[in-house]
Amino acid sequence: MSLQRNEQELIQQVLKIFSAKLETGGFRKTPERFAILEEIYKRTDHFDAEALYIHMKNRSYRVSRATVYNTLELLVNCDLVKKHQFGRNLAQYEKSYGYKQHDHVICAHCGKVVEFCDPRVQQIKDMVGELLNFKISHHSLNLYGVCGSCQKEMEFGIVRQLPKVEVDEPGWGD
Amino acid sequence: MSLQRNEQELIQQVLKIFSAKLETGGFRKTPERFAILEEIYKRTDHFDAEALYIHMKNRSYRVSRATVYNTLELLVNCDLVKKHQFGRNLAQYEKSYGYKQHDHVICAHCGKVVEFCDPRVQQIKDMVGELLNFKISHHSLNLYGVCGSCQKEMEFGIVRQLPKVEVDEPGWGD
DNA sequence: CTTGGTGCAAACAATTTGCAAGCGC
DNA sequence: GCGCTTGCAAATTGTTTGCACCAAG
Repeated sequence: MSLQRNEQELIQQVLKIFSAKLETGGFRKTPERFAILEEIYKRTDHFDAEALYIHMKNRSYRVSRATVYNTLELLVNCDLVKKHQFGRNLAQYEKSYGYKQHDHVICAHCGKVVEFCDPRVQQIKDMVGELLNFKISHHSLNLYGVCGSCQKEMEFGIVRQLPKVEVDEPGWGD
Repeated sequence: MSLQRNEQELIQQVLKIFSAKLETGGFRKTPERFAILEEIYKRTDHFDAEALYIHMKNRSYRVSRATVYNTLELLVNCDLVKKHQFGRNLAQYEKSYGYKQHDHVICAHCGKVVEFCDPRVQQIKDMVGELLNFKISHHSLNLYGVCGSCQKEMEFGIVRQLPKVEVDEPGWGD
């Protein structure tokens, strides 16, 4: 597998893969779908459907929520995007192409998400699949706890009602 | 740790624990809270909030959804009930007292949930917590795949639109 | 030109909240 | 009796659906 030289190159590659998948699946290649995929791969890390919708709006794309959800589902099926449920009923997504498989640690205090990777997870999947006669296709492992800085905050008795919200900055880098 | 002799004994024990937790937490001991806890411990395995609400109604309890949700949250905080998100936006609950920690394999075809236990999960938690300086409090590990019988069904081309639904049987064991 | 895809708004489903009444402390 | 808890219904939130129009193949 060759490493990407830069972001643009990765995006081009992903667009091509998506295009091929749409073709073989008998789906149409609409500009909205490619635009959404491109914006996802320009972003970093985790976001939810609404944040992506707002992001597209900020970038002056004319898309609807329905299309965002529809496209996200297509991308998940193509393995170009991963979908997560970190507790609360809010699906979180992240680009996944070219990334090695990883799992997540979530801070229950500030909502921060950190990734980690442990080969034992694969071992568990293999063993349990064999043992229970399941054909395992994917998994989700989330560790919940309190991150270092929040541990300090809590020593001072600071209580946060809700996780810090990440807002989409309108108009960066245009 | 002593094993429970029977279900009734376990229920009494759990009610006592809940009572104590309510007291130390400064919460009131309402009959609704105890009734909900008792019904949860009479049930087996996984259920969602609505199913529990219907169950209470079937048993002629006069409870509201709000109270069910409220009590479930208390019980989760007391570690008497565990809350899960198996993909779809529907929280699933299960009693947890007296059970050893376990994780889940979910059949994507019929919705069946099977439990398993692997000591490596604890090792991963410990290691990742130390490495990333998180104080890990709990985790969720779900493996998704297709169970043995569904693998057979699929060979015959049977496609199930929705997982088999489990309905609450009204009036068993009264 | 056919029909799948779109934007929009309304519908839905799970959960939360506001409020008046009730009961535990 | 004070005020947390309740039942009920209405509100919220995240996601899906219905429909008329548009544009990809």
